[in-house]
Amino acid sequence: MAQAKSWLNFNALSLNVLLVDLGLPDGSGLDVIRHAIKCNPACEVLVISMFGDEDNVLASIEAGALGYIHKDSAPEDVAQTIIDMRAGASPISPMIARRVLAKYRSLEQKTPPAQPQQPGTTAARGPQPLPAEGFLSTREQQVLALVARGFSHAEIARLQELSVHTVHTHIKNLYAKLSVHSKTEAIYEATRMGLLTDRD
Amino acid sequence: MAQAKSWLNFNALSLNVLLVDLGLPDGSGLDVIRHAIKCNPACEVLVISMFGDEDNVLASIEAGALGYIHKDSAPEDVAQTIIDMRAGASPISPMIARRVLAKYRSLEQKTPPAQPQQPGTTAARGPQPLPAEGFLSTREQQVLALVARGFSHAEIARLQELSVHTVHTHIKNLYAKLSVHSKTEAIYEATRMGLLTDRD
DNA sequence: GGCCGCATCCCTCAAATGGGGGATCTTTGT
DNA sequence: ACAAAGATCCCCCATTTGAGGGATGCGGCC
Repeated sequence: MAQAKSWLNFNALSLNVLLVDLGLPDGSGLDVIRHAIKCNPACEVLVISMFGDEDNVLASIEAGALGYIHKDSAPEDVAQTIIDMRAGASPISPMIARRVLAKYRSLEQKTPPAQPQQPGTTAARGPQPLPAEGFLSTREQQVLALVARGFSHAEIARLQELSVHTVHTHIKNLYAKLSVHSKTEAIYEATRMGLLTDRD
Repeated sequence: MAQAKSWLNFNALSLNVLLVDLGLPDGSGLDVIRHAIKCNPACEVLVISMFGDEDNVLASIEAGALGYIHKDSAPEDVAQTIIDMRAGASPISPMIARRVLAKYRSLEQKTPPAQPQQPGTTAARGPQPLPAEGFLSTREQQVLALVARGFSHAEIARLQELSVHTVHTHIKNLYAKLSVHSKTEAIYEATRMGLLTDRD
């Protein structure tokens, strides 16, 4: 993967998963990662590292990798790790995790303290009768939050330990309160009305 | 957040390790964590969580916890985890790790990047016509914006003067690029990836 | 003691959506 | 000129939603 030519025409293949071996110490592996992510931000990058190579692993993660696995892992372990990653995980060792965490926190501090919206007066909203608190019941708020995260009825039911029917009912009630007729509309309205706070 | 009384006089004990059970859903566990860290920033906090409680775990980590372990782990596992933590690890599951990573990256973007390394092969890629924006075609971006506003396939078709089939196709392609399987997931992912700008 | 909102569960039916395909036509870059 | 990528349209079929119902138990409130 040395020569930087047609080199890697990621544009053409729309990568979903990329396995990168950090073998070369010249940092070209990092470039591969950055390039892949630039072409497809949804691409999930897994790094293969050697032992004691924590700095490079960290650099890879900063470059966009989701996780890594040790170079002499069994092939089936590699396979399983990729599967896990596609399922939403980040295969990172606790040691690395701590370093990422440390970095994350230093960034967090430098970031302007995210104005957590003063309750009460949300600026000029004219004659709009601010829905206050009891507008949505707690259950409804929970369900709404999950809807906004893209979960299906069934998934929400599982997460909240409810019946799908109950979830359905809550969502229907939600629609009535928001005056909408679909999940996507509900997300839009709820966002507009400030009912969805974080959305990390 | 409620009664901040003598409540927990951490100052007196100079904690090294804190085990917090996130049992109460009122967020008081988070306060304990924050308080402990304020009293002793070197204090290492391990959270005990219930299943499917990822949001709270994430919140704990943001509050300063280093890691967590599941509520019904064997006592010896808890012990070992604490030992690992003291040795410099962060006991975090891959799923949580990924979310931390996601957050970390969103912060990273908002922070005026100090443009770290660059030398090597990266620069030597002259006529690259694909400036990462080619990730989504213009049509796809338009459709995505409308999807996020809650319009149905048919409505989008009307607004863009397209056939419903075409809209369907664009949305399918969108899903592929975002690696999702529904409108709501797409909205969530797109928001997370910063592909949805305004959202007024 | 009633009334009402909340939460919970259930059913049916029709429409919307998602996932496979395939098929032109243009534009663009090599 | 040719290949690749985008935009456009189409079909079929399974699953998910949305929109109607209906029902029970609980906890406030008047």
